Amino acid sequence: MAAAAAVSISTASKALNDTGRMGSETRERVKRIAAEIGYRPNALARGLLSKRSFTIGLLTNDTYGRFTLPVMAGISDALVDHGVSVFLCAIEDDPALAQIHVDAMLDKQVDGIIATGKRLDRRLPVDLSNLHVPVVYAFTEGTQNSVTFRSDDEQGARLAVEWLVKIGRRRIAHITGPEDFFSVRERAGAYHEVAGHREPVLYGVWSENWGHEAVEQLWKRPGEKPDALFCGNDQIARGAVDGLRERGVKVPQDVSVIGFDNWEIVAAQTRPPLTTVDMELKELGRQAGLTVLALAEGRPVEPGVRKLPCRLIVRQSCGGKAPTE
Amino acid sequence: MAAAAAVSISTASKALNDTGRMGSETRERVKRIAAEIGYRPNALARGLLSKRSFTIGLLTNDTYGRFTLPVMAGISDALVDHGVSVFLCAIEDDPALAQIHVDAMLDKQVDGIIATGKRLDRRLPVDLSNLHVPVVYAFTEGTQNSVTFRSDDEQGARLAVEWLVKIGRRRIAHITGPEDFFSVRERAGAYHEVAGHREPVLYGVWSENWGHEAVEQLWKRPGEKPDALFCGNDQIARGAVDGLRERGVKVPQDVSVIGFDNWEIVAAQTRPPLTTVDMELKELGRQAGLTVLALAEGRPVEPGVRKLPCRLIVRQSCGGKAPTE
DNA sequence: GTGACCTGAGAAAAGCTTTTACCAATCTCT
DNA sequence: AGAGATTGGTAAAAGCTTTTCTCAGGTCAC
Repeated sequence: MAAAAAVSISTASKALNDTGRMGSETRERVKRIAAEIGYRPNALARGLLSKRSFTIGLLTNDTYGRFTLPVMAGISDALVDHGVSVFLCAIEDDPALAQIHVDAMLDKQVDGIIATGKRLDRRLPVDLSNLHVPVVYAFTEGTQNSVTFRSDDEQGARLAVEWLVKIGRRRIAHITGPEDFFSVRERAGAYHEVAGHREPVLYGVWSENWGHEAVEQLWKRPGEKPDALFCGNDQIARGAVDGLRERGVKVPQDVSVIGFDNWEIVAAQTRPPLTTVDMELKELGRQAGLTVLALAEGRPVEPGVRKLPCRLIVRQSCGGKAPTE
Repeated sequence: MAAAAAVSISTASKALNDTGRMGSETRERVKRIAAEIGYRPNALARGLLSKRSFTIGLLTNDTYGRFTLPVMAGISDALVDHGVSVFLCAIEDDPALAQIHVDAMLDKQVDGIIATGKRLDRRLPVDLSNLHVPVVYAFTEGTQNSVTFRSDDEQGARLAVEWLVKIGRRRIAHITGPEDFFSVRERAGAYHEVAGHREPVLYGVWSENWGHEAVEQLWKRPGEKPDALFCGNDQIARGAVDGLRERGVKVPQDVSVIGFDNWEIVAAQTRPPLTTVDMELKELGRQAGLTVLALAEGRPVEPGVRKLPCRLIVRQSCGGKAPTE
């Protein structure tokens, strides 16, 4: 301990924390010696007293990490400056496992918990509503009076469809995921609002195969073909692009294709690279992190659902040119 | 505190920990009351005394999580039963950020650190060799006298090429990533050993585009074409499959394609789904977790590099049938 | 010169558990 | 019945910081 190395005992604490009264010469000396011997205070002892562990828990049921990783990156990015570390707990939709992790985190006196998931309209399989630590929900459904962050899928979908309209497309079809997803309904709603009801909405699953198959369905129908496809996610878009290529339809010359999610590994590797909608999950994580920190510090936070705007990522699958800013 | 609720003070501790001497009736009563009021001991206080925080840190520079997530899942899986939680620290190849995270973890008295990355032949940008907590390396290069877990890429590549040979392929080409990757050289070595030197090795980058382009190069050459492609990862394999399809070459009838990594999102969604080599990263994580725990508990662990065997995942891109087991 | 004030630093308590030491009361055995 | 052993439980210390209290010595003013 620094006390032994220097001269006193609790004076060291005051010296290092720039608190209390003491001679500036003593203060400097203690600091210097502490630096020399590489002294670092024990966060456990500090936490025991201050009731702050500078630790939060991130609970997720998103095994693949598609949504969790960007959120995690945002949280970490926002909180590392505040000395906060993050426990990552992956709970495969297993209530018992979830409870174990929550208990472990509470035992370790986390300052707060962020719950995140893979869909906006599902709860995590564990009740976090009556904990004595603050809970913030990010990209998963929260409880009454909680703070919840989510992407504004309606605005994102509008962004996509308006872009297609702007570059001159008129027969815009929508190929998307299962209708029981809230985001699917919300995106489809925005699609109808902007594009009208001239083309059908094809509900299916979140896979490339479905995108491929949906193109087949569309092109087998008699009559005019769509000149644009707004896809519910990037995987569907990729399948659609493949399907179009196999039919000899050129993307983006004949048909514009737009995705959703900006999952780089899919969107950027598709040929042509996909124009798509980014849900700004990192920013979402950042805000969730700052919010849970605020709550932990007792600062007031208005409860409610906060919708964060999406952003259009223009690549080459639509033609058109990047928006002039 | 349970002491208040029941009768005594430190007797509670002994009751709950099944330690010390006391009347079984008292013990049961304390336990019952503790359960009733939902008492849970403060892990910070416990850790302060026992010098064990039941917390470890996972340090990674693999932003995308392609390798980290399975490893993390394995670690968590192995350690959750022991009450150990995991700090996840993503350090984007930024030495300063890495140091901040390491310091934060040490302050929080982690019982150990697992370092993981995205390549076997690179170090993390931070020195972990003289910490006073045990460090285990997983899927990243370790230091002298450390414990390092890695996949056996040579064995994995052999598995792949032997499979191609077994199903009757003879002209097997190898399309892979940059030659400066250790795993690339190791896989290529095994390829040469099993397949001979009849077909070239094409070094490139880890992208679909490269797989696509490599097929073009191969098929533009005069003479007989390969009847099988062993690809350095699944993305290259996917690009190759696309390239073959565009040339009218049937997979797997005309050419077998085999990937590496078993990145489900790529391998399972390719048409046809890719036969590929799984590096068993979850198992790798599990072993790394158990090892760091053993070291933290002072149990002796032999230093050195442990190579974990890969497993062949048979899907449809090679033809042949699943191995009879 | 003496009382009020200030300054620099140490002592002690608190935060929560676990462990060791200890004490009083009850048993056991001859 | 009394010495020694056992039993059931409490008191106290330790682990590391931070914070509040206290105190000795010096300074200043009158």
